[in-house]
Amino acid sequence: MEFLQDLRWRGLLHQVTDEATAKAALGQPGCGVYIGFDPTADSLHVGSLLQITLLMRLAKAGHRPIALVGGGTGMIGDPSGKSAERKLQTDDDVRRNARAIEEQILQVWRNMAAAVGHEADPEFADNAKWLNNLTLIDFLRDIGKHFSVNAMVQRDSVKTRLEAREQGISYTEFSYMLLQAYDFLELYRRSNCRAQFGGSDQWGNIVSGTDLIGRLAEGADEKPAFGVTVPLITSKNGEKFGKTEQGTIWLDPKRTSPYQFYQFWMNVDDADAVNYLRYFTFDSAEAIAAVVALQIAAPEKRDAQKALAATMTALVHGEEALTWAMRAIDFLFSGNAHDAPDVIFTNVFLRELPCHDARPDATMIDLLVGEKRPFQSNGDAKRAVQANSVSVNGAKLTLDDLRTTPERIHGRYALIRQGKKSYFLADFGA
RNA sequence: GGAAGCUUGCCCGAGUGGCUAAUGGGGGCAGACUGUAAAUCUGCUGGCUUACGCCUACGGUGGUUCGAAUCCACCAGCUUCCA
Repeated sequence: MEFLQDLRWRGLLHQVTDEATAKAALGQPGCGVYIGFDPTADSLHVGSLLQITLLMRLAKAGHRPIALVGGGTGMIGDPSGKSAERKLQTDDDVRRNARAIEEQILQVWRNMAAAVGHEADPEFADNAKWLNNLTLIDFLRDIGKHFSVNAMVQRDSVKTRLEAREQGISYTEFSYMLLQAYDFLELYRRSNCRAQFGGSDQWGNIVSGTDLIGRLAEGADEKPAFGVTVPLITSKNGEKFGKTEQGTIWLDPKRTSPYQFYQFWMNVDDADAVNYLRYFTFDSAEAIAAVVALQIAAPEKRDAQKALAATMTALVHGEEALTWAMRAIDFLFSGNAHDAPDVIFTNVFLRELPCHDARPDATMIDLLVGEKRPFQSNGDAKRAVQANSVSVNGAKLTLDDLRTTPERIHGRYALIRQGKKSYFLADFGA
């Protein structure tokens, strides 16, 4: 199927700067397209997954995906979609995050590539390379001259901040869109990159880029640059995608294990599951229609969620990780998980569940409160125990139990269950 | 530079000397019902305490008072108006 048509069918096409240009450029293979990633943390979360899959869609269609890591722009901070001025990160942090994110994108890419049968890696670029050595005077003369402040203040990212009652915008963040426009220009020149894709909040930045290229780049008359945005993904209830009760769902398996990752997708509601299949997977229209049919016939089987969870876990963490996650699920959701054999604890639970090292004399309350445990404070834990929602090793806990020392399964573990579907492991050591 | 107003718990927002850990809503968590859904209903939602109770909290610092989120002074931030 033609590329833009496929995006449209999936519900991923929000805006295109110039459809005719986009269609022509994407109509033949080899079109260079970039997407930017902010180094605001040392790991991406599911929110960025759409961007990575988008690059993969391009790659599969025979185009040249370029992942740009914002080692330079990260020093400034993108005001798009932000309601308040942000704190500047140190250059060390930005550098470290940029490297970590590059590596992570490559990692996820390779798992994804294996799953969809694609060979080549994407190209990488870091705008620190050309931004960090710019001098102010040159930049103002060469680039700044092409931007009208009158137009800039009309951009949503700036406008909302100017209108906001409590928040203004600093000159620093105000300048951001120039930098991103300049990135696009650099990539157009250096890497023969025709297009920038991004979330809908990037529209203003992208348009700034295509305009700048139109003015400055040689050859832009015959091969104009263009941009495409994808919609902001929200859940059925209008919540921002990727934010859960448990916290952020990271792509780094050390932060969010494949089991937890699988659970995240498993828990989305029916309507969202189908949408997410279109947004995030590479499944065909026919395959997805088949899943929808199953869902309508027997929603309680959660076939859509299962398909989504399995596909996403395989795409991001690989087939083998999915297998391990499934083994954990088989035990945890089929009754008596605490009766599982030693190998399951050691090989599955230990790596898939949030797990903390317990001291030999740890009491029940110690197992419940703290890092990688269900509760933040003793009061929280007690409230939950009184609500009868906590069990350890398969037995419901009462307030009287809190001071006691738990039994150890296989001489080493205690399995904590909070509510219906949250499991934690305490490891007393071998 | 001058004047007025605002600043409350995760968020919004009541409260204008004691009955206020602070009304209400949102969000979150749990329980019931279910399908590891949605909707609905119920309970909980600062910390320590199995309870009594104690501690910390209403932008910051001091002050008035037996007692302050509530009154006063100064400082900071924000909003609006004037120059």
